[in-house]
Parts: sequence; C-alpha cells; structure tokens
Amino acid sequence: MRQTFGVPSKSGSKPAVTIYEIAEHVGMSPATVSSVLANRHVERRIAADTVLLIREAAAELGYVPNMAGRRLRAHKSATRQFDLAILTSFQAPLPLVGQALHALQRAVDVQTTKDTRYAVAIEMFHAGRLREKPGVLDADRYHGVIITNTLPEDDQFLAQAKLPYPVVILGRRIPGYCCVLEAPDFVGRHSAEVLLEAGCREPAVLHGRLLTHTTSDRLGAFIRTVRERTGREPAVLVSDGLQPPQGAAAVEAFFVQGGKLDGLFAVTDSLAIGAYQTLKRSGRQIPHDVAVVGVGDNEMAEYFDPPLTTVAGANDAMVAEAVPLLFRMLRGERDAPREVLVVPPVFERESTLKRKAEQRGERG
Amino acid sequence: MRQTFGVPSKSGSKPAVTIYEIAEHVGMSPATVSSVLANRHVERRIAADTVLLIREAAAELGYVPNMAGRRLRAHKSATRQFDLAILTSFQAPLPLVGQALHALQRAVDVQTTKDTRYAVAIEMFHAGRLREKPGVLDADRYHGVIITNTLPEDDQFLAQAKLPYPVVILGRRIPGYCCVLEAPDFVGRHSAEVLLEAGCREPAVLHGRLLTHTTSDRLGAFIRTVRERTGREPAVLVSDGLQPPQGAAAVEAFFVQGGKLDGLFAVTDSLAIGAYQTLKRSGRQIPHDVAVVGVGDNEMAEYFDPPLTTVAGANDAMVAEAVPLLFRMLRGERDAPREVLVVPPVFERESTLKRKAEQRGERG
DNA sequence: TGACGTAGCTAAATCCATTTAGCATCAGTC
DNA sequence: GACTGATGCTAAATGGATTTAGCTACGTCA
Repeated sequence: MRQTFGVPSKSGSKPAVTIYEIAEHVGMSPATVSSVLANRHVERRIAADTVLLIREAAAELGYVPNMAGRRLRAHKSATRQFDLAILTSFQAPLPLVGQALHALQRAVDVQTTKDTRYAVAIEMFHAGRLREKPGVLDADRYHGVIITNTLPEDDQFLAQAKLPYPVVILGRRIPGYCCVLEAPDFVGRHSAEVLLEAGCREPAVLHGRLLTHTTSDRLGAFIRTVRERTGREPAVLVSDGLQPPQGAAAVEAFFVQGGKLDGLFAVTDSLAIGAYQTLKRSGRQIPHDVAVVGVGDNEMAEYFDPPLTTVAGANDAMVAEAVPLLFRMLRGERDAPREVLVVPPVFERESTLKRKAEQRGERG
Repeated sequence: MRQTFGVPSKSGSKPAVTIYEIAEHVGMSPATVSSVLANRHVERRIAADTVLLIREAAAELGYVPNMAGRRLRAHKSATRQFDLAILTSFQAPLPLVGQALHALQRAVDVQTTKDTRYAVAIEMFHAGRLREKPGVLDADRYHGVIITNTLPEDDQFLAQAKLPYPVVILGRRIPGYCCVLEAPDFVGRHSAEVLLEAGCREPAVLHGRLLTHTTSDRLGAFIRTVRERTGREPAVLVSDGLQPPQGAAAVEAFFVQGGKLDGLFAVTDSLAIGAYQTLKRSGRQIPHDVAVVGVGDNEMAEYFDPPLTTVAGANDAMVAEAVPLLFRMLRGERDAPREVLVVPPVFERESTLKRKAEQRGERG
C-alpha cells in the first residue's frame, strides 16, 4: 500500500507533526512509528493492529515527513550530492529553458561518478517576483543555479541580494554575477540592417509589453540603428503578451489605426508567427509587401510560410558557455570570467531574402 | 564574497568531506568552520586569518555542503514543506509540461500558508530510463509527483516498482497508479472520421519511431477505424523523431517511394508542421490535395497556414484533473479515483474544413 | 590588585527519521 | 521446569550543519 500524508484540518501555527508526536499519541516509540511509515513493518514484525493504529494517527495528526531528516539519515557518506537548478520565470519560452536543462543534464551525465551525484531541476518564479520565491535566499537548497528570463525587478533584487551559492545569469548583465549574454546591440542592429537592405522604408518593431533585458536591448538597438541610417523613427508595436494571438492583435490594431510598415522585426518567435497571420489575412505578401525578421531560438522558424529570417537564437551558444561556467564555480575556481558575450548566428530566409532579390532585380 | 565549493582532484571513494574533517584539518572546532562557511564569521568574531585558513582547507579538501543537514537544521518547526515535482522525459513537448507546472504552481500558490510551503520543480529523465533516475525509488526526495511522457519501458518499471510517495500518471494507464488520460481511442478514431468525412480515400498516419502510450493509442485507433470504415489499411509513415525536419523527411520518403495519400493524421503538432512543409514544397495544396489533422496541444496549430484541424489537445483538461488529484493524495484521502478519462476538444479548421466544403459542393 | 571588557574560540544541544542490537513475553518442545 | 524460537516492541546511535551559552586569555582602567 502506498504511503499517504495528511494535512491538519485546523491550520493553527502549531509545530509540524513529527514521528515523535505520533509515537506519543499512540503510546509507542518513534522507532515503531518510523518502521510503519517507511513501510518496513513487515520485516520489523509490527503487529497489524499497530500498523493501522499508527497510520490512522499519522493521517489524523496531519503528518508530513521531513525530507531533510530522511535524506540526512539515508545519506551514503561516500557520495556527495549536488543540487542544481535552472530558475526561470513562468513567462519564459519553455523550449529555451529546455535546451538549457538538456545541456546541463548532458554535463551532469558526464560528471556523475559513483561518489558524485547530481540532481537537476527547472524551477519557476513569477516574473518580477523572484525575491518571493521560497528558498532563493537560503543556503540550504541549491549547490548552484542558472537564472534566466528575469525582469528588471528581479535583476535589481539579485544585484543587491548576493545569493549564497554559485549563480550563472543567462541573458543579461547583473553586477556582481557571472553573466552569459547576447553581444549587446547585435540582434537589434543586425535585424534593422537586414530590413533596410531588403529595401524597407518603413521598418517597425513588435514587442511584448513586458521587456526583459534581452528584448529591451534588441528593441533599443533596432530603434537606434533605424534612426541612424534613415533619420526617422521606426514604428513600435506593443502587444499585451508574447503569444501569437497577442502579436496578431497588435499588428492588426496598428493597421486599424492607419499605421504603415513594410518591414517588421519581431523580438520573439511567437510574436512573429502572430504577425504572419495578420499580415496574410490582410492580404499583404511576405516579404513582397512586408519583410519580416524574427529570432530563431527554436526550430520552428524554418517552417514558417515563408521561412522566417532570424537574427538571434544564441540560446544554444549561451547555454554552451553557461553550463561549464557553473561547473567551474562549483569547483571553486576563482578565475571564472565575469562576463561571456555570445554572438548569435544569422539565418537569412525567404521572409526577407526574396525581397532582397526583388530589390536587386529592380535596380539591375 | 560568494561561497564556493570544491570537488576532489582524485576521485577515490573516500567518504565525502564534512565540516568535521575540515575542523580537524585546520585544528579547530566544527563550530568555527561552520560559522565561516555559512558566512557568519563577522558576527561570530572569527579572526581574519582563521577565515582564510578554513576557506582554503575547504577548497583543498573538496568540501561539498550537505544540503540535507543544512535544511534539517534550518527547518522552522512551524512550517511543513512539500516537495513536488513533475517528472518528464527529455523528449517531451515542453509546452505541455509547462502547462502542467503552471497549473501545479497555481494550486500551490493558493495552498501556501504561513505554515505550509511548497516547492515545485520539473525534473527530466531519459525516455525509457526512468528507473535510472537517481532518487525515484527513494522515499527521501518527493512528497508527491506527476509523471508524464513515459515510454513503455518506464511504464513497466513503474508497474512493478510502486514508488514510495503519491504519484499521478499523466497520459497513460499504469496498473496500481492514479492515472489521468485521454479517453482511449477517441483521438485516433475521431481523426480518422474527420478525414473520411472530408472525402479522403487514402488516409495515412504519421508518427515517430518511439511510441508513447498516448501516441500508440492514437495510431492504433486510427488504423482500426480506417479499416472498419473502408475495409483497407491506411498507410503508416514513420519518422525518426518528433521534430519538424524528421516529419518532413518521412513524408518526402513516402512520396519518393511512390506512396499516395490524400489525408494525413499526424500524431503530434511538430510532425504536422514538418508534413506541411513537404506537402507544400511538392506542390500539393492543403486541404485540396491532402487534408491534414493533427493535435492541438499548443497554440501554434491555429497559426499554421492553413490553420490545422486538431482532434486532441486534452492536455489542459488533463492537467486540470491531475493537480487536484495529487493534492487529494497528499491529503491522504483514500477515495481518490484510480482513473480519470478526459475527452479532448476538437477544432475543425481549414486544413480539413475547406475540403469538406468542396465535398459538399461537388455533391450538392 | 581586582573588576570588567573583549576577542576568539569551543562544547553541546538541536533539527527529524532510520536502523541495529537487544529486551521482554509467550507458545511450544523435550 | 528449562530451553528454544518467534513475536512485538524499544533504547540509543547515527547522519551533517548550525547555534547558543559559555570559557579562556589578554588588555584596560580605577
């Protein structure tokens, strides 16, 4: 029979129930209670009545086993255990986090020996409220973590908090931490250049209301580059969220208000796919009427119709830097670099290329 | 200064280093070592020299703090802590797992009180090798878990293992466990019906080489339904993996070998998007030449071109059942149901609808 | 000289669950 | 009646880190 746990009916703030209370309650020793709750009652020859009695008492009192106690006791002293985690906000693009976990797990699989074990997990916090996540400030949860997809509030919290375990920050720069991030400005600048080279006169940018460090950097660099090259301001479309419907709605709203664009940079994949829908529905051809540039962090971009030009997607490369960095910190190396900049690969695909070809055709 | 941890250079199987060894090594008491390693040396008035000495010894000996010990000590006896996890294979569609975590976190946010805390995480195992995941069989890691995306090998392992904590299985039926799953046969049967109603004479099915319980069920029901209704066997295309390129390759290989189809059921989203690519590239129109049905577990399906008809996507609904079920088990309720069947919603979109219209047009 | 303070450290208790060795008790056997 | 064996339970040690109360040695001041 599987073990089950109870929760107290009245939620006063009495101390949590331990096996000692149960023992006292049923008038037996903690040893007996432990044997029963660990399902060892058969080999320990505990009477069937006693088993029932203890199980009932546990349920009634709302016993919740203390895993720390169990683990401490179960600990084989020859193995050292590392608890690693990837901390990300719920609003994150999961595939990217998945990549990171994958890379971390690969590293861990290699490093695992008979006396060194690793546990890796993804844990999530509400964007902007990392400080509220239970355990971030405690030294008793993680041996090391990779933190990603934070908002400025989180960055601010981190900057002043100094977590009591090794940390690698993925995707932004926070003073006092080891950071791995996109080379600043690269994505925004390059996507602006791709659109301009494709002959766009009215480039625009689409982003979500919540700006992370990364998306904010992309946005800023895009605007600056367009301004420098054309002397004009690009249109800025803001969507309520990062999901396709919201991207589609933002583009639609822009057109309804009489906005014009012939080139669009979407700061995330999912916004690009939303934009595609509105552009097509409104009869605009990609890239003939509107060229589109997005980011290629997942493998979908190539399968858009037409395939999407991507000027980002450094996630792979960033993760490849971040994981070894974390291990160096775990090993206690002092010379770990404070900052690693990664230049993302660029894939020009039909969503801009055809138009470039047309441009050349017209000119030539 | 951040605390750092070392790993021994020689990996003999000596017992892991504790603060007692460090204490002995530097000729001081464990109390002093602890104060230093917990960065409490200032308020504990430890001499600067001593601090350095201890830090060096810790690094040299390869000290790795035992989190179980720390947590046990740090434990505030008024709070009970639940450690919950979602266990999934690496090969899983992450967005679905994300949905599950989201739902779990929402439940946890509600249940959290000043004396009940929850920690939730996603942990991954290599598909088919759940048994090798450290800690699954131990009673000292989780208070409860949701397991999903297992392969038959994993199911078999689970069926005989009886994990020592409450478990909810998502997406398949395993004897002895609480399971939440798609109503059997529904997806396969219904997608076959949709294709046949759209007038397809040569329906086919596309799946990955690795079949989970869910995909295997979809496949089987599809084949059976087609056989029953038409008396013929549907073509079965097998791709090497679940990613779009592999789906595209499988469909291409089928055509190269002279295969014919006018309706396709892809058992996952990502295979459908790959199939789209090959179909379009080979000049086939969707749904005029080939109608396509897929699953709609993520929000992308609506943004395919043309929008994809989906006959699945019960993930939301399944998660909505699984989470409360897990909490009932945590609470020790005996009457928790063993099995919850969820009927997925069906969305007919252009990838089949247009063709149905054409059918009616031709007939009428 | 003695009272008092302080810097620097330690002994011992504590957190919770598990396990081993062993103590009673009782039934059955020669 | 002494012995054996099984049954049902308990005392006490253990795992690793932290913290509190307190000890020692040295310096300061009246």
